[in-house]
Amino acid sequence: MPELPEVETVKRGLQKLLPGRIISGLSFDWDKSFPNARTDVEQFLIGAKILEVKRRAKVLLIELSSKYSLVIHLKMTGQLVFVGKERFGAGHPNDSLIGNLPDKSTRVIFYLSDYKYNASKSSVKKQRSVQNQERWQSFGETPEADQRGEVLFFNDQRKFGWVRLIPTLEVPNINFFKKVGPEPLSEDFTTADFATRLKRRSNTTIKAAILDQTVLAGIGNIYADEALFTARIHPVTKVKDVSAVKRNRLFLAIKAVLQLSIDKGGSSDRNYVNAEGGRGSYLGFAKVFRREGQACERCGHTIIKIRVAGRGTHICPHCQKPLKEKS
DNA sequence: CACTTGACCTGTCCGC
DNA sequence: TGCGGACAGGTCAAGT
Repeated sequence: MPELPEVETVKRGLQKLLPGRIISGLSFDWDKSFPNARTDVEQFLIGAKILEVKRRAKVLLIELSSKYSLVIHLKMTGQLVFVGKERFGAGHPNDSLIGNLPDKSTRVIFYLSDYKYNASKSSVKKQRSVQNQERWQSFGETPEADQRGEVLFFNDQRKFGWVRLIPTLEVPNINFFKKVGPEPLSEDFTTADFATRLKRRSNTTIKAAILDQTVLAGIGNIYADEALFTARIHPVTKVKDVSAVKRNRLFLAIKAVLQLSIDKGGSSDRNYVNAEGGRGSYLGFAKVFRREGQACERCGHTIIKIRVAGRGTHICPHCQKPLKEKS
């Protein structure tokens, strides 16, 4: 489930791969994955050059020379995977994933640069599965289409994610960006900011508050649990009952946990892969997430899974004690 | 306004 | 082996 570190990892990968390339074609098989694809694509997407890839909160922005941007939200199961010509050579490390794209989760295909004009003659031909050939055909392409050039796949098993084509100047005006909170890793984001923004949610639980994208951007279920464990705060604690000391501890924990995960290439829990189809290794460093039944590294007590704010929530019941009710 | 719940989806897993 | 239901979780709309 892509949260800030995963989206940041995809952004860094795409920023290395995409700028300078031209979008030469588009196909998609699920309208809701690209709701306005039929209106502006011919004029502002096809033929446009990719200038820069950016991230804000959990949203990817691909700026184009047409002064439009592709705005992309991966939600829970979205993937953006670049596949270059080299996949037809032998032994790409991520071949088991990228060698079979498009697969049944592929929703949108962006064809890049010299697609259709530079068919590789001498490349090693791989045996494609019947399913893969059928998928190409469902996108209106021949089974040999994947030998023609570079492609960017938008895959999304659960169809919650989306791609939109929006004038670059209007991107800050979409509802989500008008409401979304600060970037937690920005130096501008201070403990005072954190305290002020949390006040609006003083009556809810601390977990619900840090999952609220209008409080701060980019935290999802994995890093909420990890940060609360690091700060030794029980997730059901009311925001107003979190002391200043604990709040400041949480502020630092959020930054530390997100930064560590970026350094590890994000968390590959179920679906997440980076821009080249590779997985992240953060979960090997996670202290509580998906570790129920295992011993807490800090105190040895058994990590448990509970339900908070409608989400599966992982805690160490010894390190994270709920406040006692005052009567 | 604050807060909760349901909807959007598909794949996996668990109990019968 | 099949089958129903719970669950996974980011965001928005609609509800209290």
